Amino acid sequence: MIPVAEELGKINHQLKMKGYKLTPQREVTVRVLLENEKDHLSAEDVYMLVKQKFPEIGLATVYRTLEMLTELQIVEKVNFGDGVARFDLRHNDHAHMHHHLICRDCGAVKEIKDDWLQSIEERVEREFGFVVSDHRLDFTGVFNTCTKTNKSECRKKRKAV
Amino acid sequence: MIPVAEELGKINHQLKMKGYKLTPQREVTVRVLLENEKDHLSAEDVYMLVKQKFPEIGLATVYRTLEMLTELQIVEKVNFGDGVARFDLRHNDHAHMHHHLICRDCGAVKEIKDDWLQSIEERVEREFGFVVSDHRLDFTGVFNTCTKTNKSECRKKRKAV
DNA sequence: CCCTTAATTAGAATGATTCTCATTTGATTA
DNA sequence: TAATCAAATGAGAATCATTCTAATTAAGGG
Repeated sequence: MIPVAEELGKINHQLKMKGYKLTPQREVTVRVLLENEKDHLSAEDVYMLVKQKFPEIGLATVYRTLEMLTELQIVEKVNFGDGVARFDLRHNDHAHMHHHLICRDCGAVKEIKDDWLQSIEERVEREFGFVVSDHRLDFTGVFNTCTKTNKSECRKKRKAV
Repeated sequence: MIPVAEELGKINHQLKMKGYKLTPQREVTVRVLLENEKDHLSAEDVYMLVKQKFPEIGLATVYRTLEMLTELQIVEKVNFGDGVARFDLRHNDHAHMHHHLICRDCGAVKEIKDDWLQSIEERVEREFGFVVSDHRLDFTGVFNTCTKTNKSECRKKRKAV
C-alpha cells in the first residue's frame, strides 16, 4: 500500500535520531516486515525470510534488530501464548488500534483495526490515576465459519508459555 | 475470604468429574493458589511455596498440576510478556471480568474486577461471527502515583518473550 | 491383597531468546 | 587516503522456562 521506499526513509530517519544506523542487515529486516504486514511473524519467521535476501545474516542480528525496533516503537511485540513472540510493524495511523480474535479450534488470528477502547481508557485515567500509553485486547473464542482446518490463517499449535 | 476447605471441596469435585484425583501434591498446590489469590504467581513461585509445605514435590508435578487446572478452567494462565506464565485462580463470579493496568515504570500490576467489554463482545459476535469465550484486556502506562520504587507490587523486570 | 492405571520424581531434553567475544564495518578525523 | 574507534555483526555457547522420559510409587476396584 504505502511505497516501501518512503516507509524505509521514515524509519531510517527514526533510527538516525536515536543514534542507530540503518545497516544492510537492518534494512533487509525492515523490508521483510514491510512486505509481510499482514502476518504476525515470529523472530524465526523473520530470520528465514531475511536469509533468502541476505544469506550471511545471523539469527542474533535479527533478534537484536527486532529488539531495537521494538524499543523505538517501530514494531510491536505481541504474544499469543504459544511460546513465541511475534512482531508487527506499527503504523502511526493504526497504532493503538488493533485487537485480535483468536480461534480456539483452528488457531487462526484475525486482526481488527478499530479503536473500541477510547472511552474505557478515559475511565481508567479518571478512576485509577493511570495514564494509558498502550493497550492490548484479545478475544478467545470460535468463528462461526471455523472448519478446524482453516489453513489460510492457521498456525501450528504449541504448548508453552 | 471464602473458607479454604469449602473451595477445596468444590475443586475436588471438579477434578473427580473429569476423572482426576486430588492427590496430596495437587491439594497443596491448590492451597497455595488459594492462599495467594492476590498475586499472579509464576510456576516457579508456586513451586517454591509448595515446597515449603511438601518438600519432596517435583517441579514437573507443579507444572502438570497447573496445566491440568488450566484445562479445567480452575486457574487462568496469563502472560505479561516478561517471559514467564502466571497463574490465577478463577472464581466463577469473577471469571471473565478482570483486566490489568501494567505500570511501565515500576512494573506494578493492578487488577481491575469489572466487566467493561460486554457490549464489545456482542459487537464482535454480530459483526464478525465470532463467539467469544474469553478475553484479555491489559493496559500499559504509568500510575500518577508511581514512585518507581513501588516495591509492594513490583516484580523484577525481565527481557524475554 | 493383587492388579491396573494414574501420578510422581529426577533429571535429561527442548526451544526460544540472550549473551559473549572475536571480527568486521563505517563514519570521522588527521 | 590512512588511521582510528565505536557500533554492529556472526557463530556458537549459555540461559531459562517449560516439557518429556523412564523408572518408581500410590490408590481404588475386584
